[in-house]
Amino acid sequence: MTLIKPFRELCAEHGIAVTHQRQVLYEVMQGMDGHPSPEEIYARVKRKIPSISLATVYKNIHLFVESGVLREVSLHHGSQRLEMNAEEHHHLVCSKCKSIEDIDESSLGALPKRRKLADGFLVERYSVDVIGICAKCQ
Amino acid sequence: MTLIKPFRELCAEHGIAVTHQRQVLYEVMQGMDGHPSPEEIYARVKRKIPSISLATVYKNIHLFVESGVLREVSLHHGSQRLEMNAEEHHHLVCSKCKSIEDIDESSLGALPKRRKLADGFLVERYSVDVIGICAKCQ
DNA sequence: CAAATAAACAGTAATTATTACTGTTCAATA
DNA sequence: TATTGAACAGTAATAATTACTGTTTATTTG
Repeated sequence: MTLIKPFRELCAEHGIAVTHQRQVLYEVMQGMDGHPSPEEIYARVKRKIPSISLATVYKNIHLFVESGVLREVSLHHGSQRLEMNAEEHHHLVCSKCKSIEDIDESSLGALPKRRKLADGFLVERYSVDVIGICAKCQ
Repeated sequence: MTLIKPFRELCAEHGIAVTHQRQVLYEVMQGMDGHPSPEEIYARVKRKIPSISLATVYKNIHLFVESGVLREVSLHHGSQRLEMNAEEHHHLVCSKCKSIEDIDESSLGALPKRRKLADGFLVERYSVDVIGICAKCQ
């Protein structure tokens, strides 16, 4: 039996107001697994609240992410960025301003050895995002 | 003095044809640092080849990435994805089909200790993409 | 309790990023 | 030199997201 914290409580903790749309949105999302897109979430929520607007879904997903109620798969979504640093390296990513700074592989420390991680998945390389707050944003 | 491998040679290695546009595009990109977007690259290339089309820039960036001439910052660009797995985990990302599978933190192995990584960057967490080829794509 | 106020909402327009399409040019080869 | 396919420029179309506008809702205050 999973202990599900009441939504109202979750909102209080993260300092956001409770609305009907947000509650349903949150519950529907909890019922999905994997890594759904806003459109996919919208399609599901629409079954419960047919009048809901796509814009509301976007706005509230954004609000949930901002307030820390849930996470996005990657901070790098949006437009494509090309990597001009040919050295093996990783990234410091600011969760506020989304800025990206390179850190070279060695300065990160030893990464786990590449081994069998999943059935048949052929590992090429690791890409590590160190997520946090950059100097400017603090 | 950096040894720059001639572009023709690079193309031969990666099995793509040499054209004037590609050569200039590549050289301009080498002269940029950080993590430029296609639009930013386009703006620069336009100074050398004013008649170049944005579509050509996109197509050739895509070709470079596909053929391994250069890399993109993240395989997760595009539409936003939400994380429904509340456990601490990381991702197996297929470089062909871009599919994402979760692996929990423990199965990855010990990550380096969080320590001072850069001036004033406050580390919150690590997000690791294990990049490779999934079973289906092999 | 009623009026005022602000936040949230639905619906839609606009913007941004990217891809698709079409006719033309180019480059290698027969 | 004629042929042929890939690459190109220019533009239309699509996808993802955000902005905008008028309405509804919830809360606070007189």
